[in-house]
Amino acid sequence: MNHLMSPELLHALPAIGGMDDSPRGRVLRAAAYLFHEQGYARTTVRELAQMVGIQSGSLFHHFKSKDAILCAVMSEAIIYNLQQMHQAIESGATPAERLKGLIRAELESINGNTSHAMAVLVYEWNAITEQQQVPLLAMREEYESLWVNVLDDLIQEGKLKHDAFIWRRLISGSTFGTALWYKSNGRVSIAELTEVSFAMAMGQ
Amino acid sequence: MNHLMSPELLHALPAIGGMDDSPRGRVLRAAAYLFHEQGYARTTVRELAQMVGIQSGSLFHHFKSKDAILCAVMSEAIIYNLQQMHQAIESGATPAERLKGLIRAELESINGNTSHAMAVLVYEWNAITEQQQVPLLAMREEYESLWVNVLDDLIQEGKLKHDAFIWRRLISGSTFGTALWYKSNGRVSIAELTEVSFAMAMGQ
Amino acid sequence: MNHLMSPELLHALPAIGGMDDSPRGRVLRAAAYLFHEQGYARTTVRELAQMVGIQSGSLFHHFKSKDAILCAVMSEAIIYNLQQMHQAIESGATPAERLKGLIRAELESINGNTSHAMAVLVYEWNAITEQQQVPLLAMREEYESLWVNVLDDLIQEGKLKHDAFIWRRLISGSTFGTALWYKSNGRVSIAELTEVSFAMAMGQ
Amino acid sequence: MNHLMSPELLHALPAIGGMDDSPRGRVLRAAAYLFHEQGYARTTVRELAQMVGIQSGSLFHHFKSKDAILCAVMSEAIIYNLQQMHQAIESGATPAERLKGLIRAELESINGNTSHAMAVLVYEWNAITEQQQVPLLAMREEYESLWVNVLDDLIQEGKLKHDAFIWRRLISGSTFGTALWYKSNGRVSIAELTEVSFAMAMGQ
DNA sequence: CATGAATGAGGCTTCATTCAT
DNA sequence: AATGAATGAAGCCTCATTCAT
Repeated sequence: MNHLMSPELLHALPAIGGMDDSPRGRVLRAAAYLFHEQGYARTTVRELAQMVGIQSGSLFHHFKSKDAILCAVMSEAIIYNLQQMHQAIESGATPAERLKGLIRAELESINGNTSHAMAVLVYEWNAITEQQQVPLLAMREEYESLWVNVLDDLIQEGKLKHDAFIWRRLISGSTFGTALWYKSNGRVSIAELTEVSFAMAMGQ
Repeated sequence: MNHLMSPELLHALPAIGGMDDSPRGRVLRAAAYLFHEQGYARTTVRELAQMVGIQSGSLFHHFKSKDAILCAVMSEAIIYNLQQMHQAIESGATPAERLKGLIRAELESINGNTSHAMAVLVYEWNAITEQQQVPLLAMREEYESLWVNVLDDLIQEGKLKHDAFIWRRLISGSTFGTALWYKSNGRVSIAELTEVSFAMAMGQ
Repeated sequence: MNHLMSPELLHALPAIGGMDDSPRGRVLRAAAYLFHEQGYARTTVRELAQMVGIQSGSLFHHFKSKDAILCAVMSEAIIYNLQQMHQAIESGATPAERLKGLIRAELESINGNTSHAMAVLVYEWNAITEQQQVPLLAMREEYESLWVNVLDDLIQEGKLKHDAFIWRRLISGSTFGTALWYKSNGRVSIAELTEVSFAMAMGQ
Repeated sequence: MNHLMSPELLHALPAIGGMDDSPRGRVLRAAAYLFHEQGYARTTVRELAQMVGIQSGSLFHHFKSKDAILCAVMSEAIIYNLQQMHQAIESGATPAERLKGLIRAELESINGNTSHAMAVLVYEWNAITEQQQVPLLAMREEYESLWVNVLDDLIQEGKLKHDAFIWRRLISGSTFGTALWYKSNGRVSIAELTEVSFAMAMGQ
């Protein structure tokens, strides 16, 4: 699997949020990619360092441990996408528009620039300790409350008949599930996917 | 995390399919549980052996390697649940009934007796080599074709307007996603969940 | 320093107390020798394993960590020598005889079969945590109380004029100090050394 | 153990001999303290630099290596204390007075301002190479000859009956041993300790 | 079949030292 | 002189797997 670790590949990875072109940012980009592609446990710090183009010992100038790198990847993912969700809500005039905006934003976060980091957030959640989960859980709650607020609005408008919590969980599942099959260069665009997903959510 | 590994806990785990009370079956039951709870890479063969109540060296009389145990868990999961899907289809008179049957069966496979093995199948898919994936992929294709056939029937009846492939993927995502939040002893029953999920699938 | 680590050398090391010819005992013998000769921090587990004639990983079947090996060496040293002190006291009819017996026993423990382990006990005391020191300190207190009791008897007999605590500390220092210069194959025997040391202690 | 490394603590450390307030001197003061408190091997150059108030890389503008710092600490200790011994001898009119002067001076060197450096000299002797020991050994021989000369004088006066070499080693042991138990702010003063130690040496 | 001691490759991490700025 | 990021060798330890009993 040496092909996964060339420093060249690193430049093709998106540099969003704190994953800029600083040494720390480069480590996080490579980590998000490798932890997603190979899994956290199966990725060695040497592979990670090789992809960044430094020696393995140098990683520990930027992060205290391999664990800390995983936490930072997750943190960057959730911070960045929380911003995206806020923007999505602000740009929608009606609850229905806001819901569609959230769906599109979440689909983009999962299949777009932050796909690796988001996958790591979901798949490697149990690789971090409960203590490390605390700050992330706080942000996740804020993230989820955005959704539930919009769904509650729709229910009051009579456009949704089901329990907001269950409904959100089912939508969430179908959206996050796209990570397992959606190809960004395939025949379906994010825009189309958003339409279908929105239709399913609204019962159309 | 020693509480995860007591031999007593093993007896509480469901013995379905090939996970019977033979030595091999006990290993698979324990493996499904531990690989789900801790992850495959973070579970040691010693922990596994301890839960089964044998020494770690003895595991290798029943399985060639730790890898082989993981493959067997996945195989049992998919074989067993393929049978469940066939039964679900046979017991439905109309396409809509058959869809609801599939949804219920899949929700049960994910949250019921086979929950651990199913989670392992999804989460640890990349832990096995492509060669090891081949036989499982064949069964998965059969599994998926059952769904697409039913959805195609519904489309021909005019009851569904969207692409069967995408539709199935979105339903699949919301169903598998329940593994992350559904509590079998919570306030929502599988039956109710089936209703909501079916409603969402049918656009109601 | 490869000459320090041949398995042959191991057989020449004394096998007292728990340092018998079991795998565990061989590790302790080699550890006492190397930790004394090179220092604990400068001795690698590979060197230790090489001297025992096993692989470095195998060490950890017998001891949880390098730390634990150090603690075990210290523990063996103190347990064994506590026994020796008890014997020395029992075989003396008068306080003066008992004092001489203690001095001889301590000189032998420091320069005889347990010399390496005793040196480790003194030199590497700060390499173990305070928690690890607790059980050893308890034994050390018993050890020291044997001395103080005898000195108190001598003071009551009028044969000693000074504070028992300070006196014991000074004797102790001169005795333990022999580790730095006494050669067991030199011109002075332990018996002679005992006489001189006893003379100094009694002010003769 | 961060409390061991504050730059404030450095100012409380005695500045004797070459350990003045130059950059080099500050490093040596901190090194003597940390090497004694934690051991040479367990003290990192980062800790040392932190206590001095500089960056670790800057240490190497003043010393070629960590080794060189250790050697310099030892050298300062022995040079300074050799002077003290010469002074002690000069201020004694009789051999007995000179012996008492030596004992007092040595007790002060071990428990007074040079305590850290002296402890390092004893405890870390084996951490330096034989080549590095050479210049120190030369000074040590001079140091010891001062003692033996005085003891020889006492023997000729008939005030001492034992072998000067052994006698010196035993006294030396009891004196150096005070490092392990003597508290400079405890109930015993150096003056009193000198009396007891002198009494023991003279057989009184 | 079961045991459990032993293996040995490989993982994460530390740390003295260097060097461009 | 000072900095501090980077190095890279080396350290401790883990763990799937083997095999003599």
